[in-house]
Amino acid sequence: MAEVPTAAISRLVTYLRILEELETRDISRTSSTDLAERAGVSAFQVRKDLAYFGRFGTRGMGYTVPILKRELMRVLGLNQTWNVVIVGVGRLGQAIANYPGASDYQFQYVGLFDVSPELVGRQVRDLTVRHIGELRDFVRENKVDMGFLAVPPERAQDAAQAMVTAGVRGILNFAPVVIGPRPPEGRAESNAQQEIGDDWRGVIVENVDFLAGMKRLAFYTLNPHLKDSPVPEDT
Amino acid sequence: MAEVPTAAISRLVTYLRILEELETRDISRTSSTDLAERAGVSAFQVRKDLAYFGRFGTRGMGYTVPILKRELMRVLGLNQTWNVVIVGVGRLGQAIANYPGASDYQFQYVGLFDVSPELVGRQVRDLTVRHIGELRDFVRENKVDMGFLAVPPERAQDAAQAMVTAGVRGILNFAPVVIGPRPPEGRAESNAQQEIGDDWRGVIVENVDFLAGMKRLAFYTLNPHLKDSPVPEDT
DNA sequence: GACTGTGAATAGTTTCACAGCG
DNA sequence: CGCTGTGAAACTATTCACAGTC
Repeated sequence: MAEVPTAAISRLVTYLRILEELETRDISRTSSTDLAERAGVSAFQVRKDLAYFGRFGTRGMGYTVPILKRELMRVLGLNQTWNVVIVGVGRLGQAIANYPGASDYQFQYVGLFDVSPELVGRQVRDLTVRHIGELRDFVRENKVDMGFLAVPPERAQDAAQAMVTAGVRGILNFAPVVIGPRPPEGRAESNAQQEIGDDWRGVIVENVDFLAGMKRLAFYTLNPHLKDSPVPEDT
Repeated sequence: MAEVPTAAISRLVTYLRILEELETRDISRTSSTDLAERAGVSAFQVRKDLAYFGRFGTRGMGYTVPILKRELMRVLGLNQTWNVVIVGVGRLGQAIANYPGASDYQFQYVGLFDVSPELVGRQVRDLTVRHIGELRDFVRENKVDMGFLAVPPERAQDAAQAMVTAGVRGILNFAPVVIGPRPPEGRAESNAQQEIGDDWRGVIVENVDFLAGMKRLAFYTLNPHLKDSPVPEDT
């Protein structure tokens, strides 16, 4: 079902970032070998990853930085505007809202939401924090494409459900829990709708879980032989 | 080289979190089917993942929550203390330092480092921010196990190199760049040591890259058919 | 001659079916 | 009888070797 490996998409994002860096340094040409070295992968991998989406290089010559950059931005959907809401405006949500780099790609924060009376009404960046009850109407009126979820874990599922019900199609989940369509859960037999979860159809969830990363790091620090180290075997 | 799939480790972390939740709800027994549903994976997968590390269940009965939880904590290395430094104490670094949940697993923040004169000397949580120049001695004197890297991208490689040189064995990298041993880079031919990168041998890097997550989300929102949706096909 | 693009081989991961055991 | 644990099958991803072309 995945004709393009999901790992390939992560690598494309890395290649794009490298191309941007090369561009700021006025380096206009590169090669699969050069990109591979900078990205910490093999040159085969770079060529294969690019080949899933087209032919961007010139045989014998390599790649032209601005052209490959433009093509990768197109492939990744980064040459269009994305309207984003952040749900959860605590310390983490504020750090996200203020993190530089998002606006480089036309990711525009159009709304911030929280439940806390201490936060609602406050100004964060150029936006006023709204109550999460306003989310539904806001999403519809403002053509919101994505939501970033930065609430405490115990509220994540409900907040995610609210986003999906409101019509958000993509969620970047920062909470250390699995969010998704929930089966009935209560002992009460689900004689009600079997279409629970139907509004999740087509919704994309990407997780950015710092606590999980910390635990994986603990494991691999104890078991380094189970992980490809960043020290490459060959080139 | 990886007899245990890396994805399996991520899933073990998820199972552990689910077991903790079950424990707080006083649910003392579970099964591969139950865990699978809560984690959003198949029951086969749960059993296979656990089987990499031992036999934790009882045939015909399922798993005892506290026992499986204890075993997973042991496997993941979460029943020992980890001394952690945070390098980079801007908004993101402070959000990390204050994020609840790390101390549940004996992750202890023992030092905070930055270069900014505005931050050095300031109090964050119960720690005083130190200058990064003190990192080397600090790591040696305080048996630091891991470093969390939350500096701006252009400083990440140097800061990571400083951590590794100081003796840090595991890095959780929040910066949106690839860090690792660097080949010479300058035009000047590398007649010098070929053992560049040798101090990276055995160092584990885990990345938590929010900007990359955002871009992957953009891609999959445009190409939902390339991603397994969170809506399960069957159970 | 150099470097890309790609079908074929290899390696790795997930799924499956069922044997094993309480 | 129910649910775990596991070898074998199916599938997916990566590596490789080389044909194609500038």
